[in-house]
Amino acid sequence: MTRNLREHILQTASGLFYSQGIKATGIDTIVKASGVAKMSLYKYFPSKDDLVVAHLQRSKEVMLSFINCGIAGEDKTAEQKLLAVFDVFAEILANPEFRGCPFINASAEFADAPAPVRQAVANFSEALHKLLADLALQAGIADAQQLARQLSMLITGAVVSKQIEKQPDTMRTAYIAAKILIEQGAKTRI
Amino acid sequence: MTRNLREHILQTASGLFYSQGIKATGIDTIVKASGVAKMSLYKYFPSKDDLVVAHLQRSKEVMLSFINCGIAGEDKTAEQKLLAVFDVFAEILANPEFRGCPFINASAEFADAPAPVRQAVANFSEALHKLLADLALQAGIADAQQLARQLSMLITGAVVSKQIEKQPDTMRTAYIAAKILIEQGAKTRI
DNA sequence: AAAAAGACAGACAGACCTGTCTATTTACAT
DNA sequence: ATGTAAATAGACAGGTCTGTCTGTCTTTTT
Repeated sequence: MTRNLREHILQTASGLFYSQGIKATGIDTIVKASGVAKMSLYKYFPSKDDLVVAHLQRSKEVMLSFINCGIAGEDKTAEQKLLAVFDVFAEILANPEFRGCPFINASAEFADAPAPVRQAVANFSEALHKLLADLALQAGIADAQQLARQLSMLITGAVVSKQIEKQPDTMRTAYIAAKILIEQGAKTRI
Repeated sequence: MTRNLREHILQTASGLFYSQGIKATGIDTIVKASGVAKMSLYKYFPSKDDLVVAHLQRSKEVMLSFINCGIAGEDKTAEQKLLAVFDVFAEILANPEFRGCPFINASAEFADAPAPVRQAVANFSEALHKLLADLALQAGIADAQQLARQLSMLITGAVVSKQIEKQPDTMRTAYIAAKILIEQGAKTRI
């Protein structure tokens, strides 16, 4: 039961943090929503910051496994997988519960963030970059790092744009741009 | 004196909101930093939300005039002006006091934002898009709207990436990608 | 110079938030 | 069955925040 309880608290908190914002979600709200005693929460997460870090860690894992799942397939070329990443994000953005990127939001909420929070935020960014860079490398693109940075900027920009405006085809625009950048990069193969 | 006082309060608040975050900046902090009486602040800005909206409005004007200033020049072609926008942002990102985009940050801080705040955030985004779309149109690019959306995503992505990671040449990467997208767009002239 | 308006200084109410503490109940293991 | 560990319920302290209120001082106007 102990593992379940921790997981249950984290799951509840994660949902609230994402949908309402971290600072806007009080401990009491999490306690009430999860139907757990406050002391239990503080047993597994000694402070709210610990809970926030765990939430970001969890979000990172969820996101990465979601992406990896979406680009899987032996029949896909590396270039197709790069584009498939954009399809995954298109799906995420289409979800009516989409409320922006949890990492970007956290980064903005914690201007003078405690180090662990900032670190957790940077982690996902790096992981996504590495994933893209590996694919670009597999595609034989000469400056794989550069292309990966460009694509990750496009994704970031699309996610934020979608959050601010309401435009429905945001990710489609990013997809088209990505295709152009990938093709251009592919001209300078190793 | 009355206009000056209002302006002085707004200027102080704007600086604090940007550097420390909006929710993290209390009214008392603004009062102390501006050396003004609390009652004076509440006279000109009946609530903190009013002050936040004024701050975003002000930031929008500052940013737009900064951009317009950076791309001015009779000798520049429309395409050069598009790229000059990226140079302006490179300058902004190079500033050691850079702390992300005030609008994106506000959007993330106010998950369930009051309508006026969300509106003020969307305003800048639209203004930037319009500026880019007009330049793309002047450059004779067929799908000017599409290119403008792509470029504004790149800018947004670069700004956020810079905020999260510490990479020094973020805007350079965006610039190169922009060049490719503009050239590609220019192939399908009207 | 006197009167009126504007600005300052800071106390205060009411709400909310984090984190702690105690007392009670539930679940389990021996 | 009984003792131990875990979970619950909720009061509480200490702090912070917004927004209000009251007096005092300064400036301007007449």
